[in-house]
Amino acid sequence: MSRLREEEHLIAVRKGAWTKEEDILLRKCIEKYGEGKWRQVPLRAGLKRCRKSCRLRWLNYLSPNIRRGEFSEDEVELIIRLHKLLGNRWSLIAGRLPGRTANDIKNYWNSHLTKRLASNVNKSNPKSEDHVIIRPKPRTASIHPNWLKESISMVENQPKEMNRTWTAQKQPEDSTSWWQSLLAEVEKREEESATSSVVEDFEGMRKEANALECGVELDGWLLEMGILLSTP
DNA sequence: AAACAGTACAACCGCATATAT
DNA sequence: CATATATGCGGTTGTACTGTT
Repeated sequence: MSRLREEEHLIAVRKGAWTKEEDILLRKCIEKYGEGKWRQVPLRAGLKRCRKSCRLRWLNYLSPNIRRGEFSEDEVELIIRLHKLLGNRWSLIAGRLPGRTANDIKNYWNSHLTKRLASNVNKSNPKSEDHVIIRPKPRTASIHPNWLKESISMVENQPKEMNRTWTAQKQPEDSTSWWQSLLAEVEKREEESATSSVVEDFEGMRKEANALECGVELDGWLLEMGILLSTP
């Protein structure tokens, strides 16, 4: 048993639904000390909860940034589209929906959209549900993740001319416009061909990448890469 | 009214990754 | 560089609530 687990075991942490009193304590603690340092939060707040529980409660329920209530049609539309692109990367999807948490979106997806989409698929073309999901590798956007270092070194080892081409074509101006253009591109293609899937949209990008012979797995981490490269 | 089934969502758990020592 | 610790994520579970029989 790790030290952390030992500590949590000794304290006899509470589990289950949060009470109003606990919420107040947690809120006061975050207001006083700010977010982060979750390990210290139970102690500071005087809560018999584990750090994870505190963090989750704050991020998914107490944080003032959270918007509650029904998902609008626009939001649902966006979730569906982003899920086509990203798969179950709920935190990334949530990042594009201000005020919505990854947990909310995940729950909404699992309880509403899976059924809805399944029925749509059955009604239309059953094959349309087969799509390749682009999975960015890192779960958190570190400035120097190992997977990126490796990939970058691979790129750097290519002839300079090639690098210049790649960066010129692939590096976005900023994350927002990059996402917007990505969605716009998908939208455009959908309009052009109602039967084409998102897979086809990205096949083009993949071919472009292959044509550049960068030797990197662009299809796997292109999405996150765009965000990382634009991070100051 | 009681029993049961289905649904929605809050919360937990295990794991991967980042960061500190 | 190796190890320990902290953080964040996605999958899954538990349970309160609602509708149906």
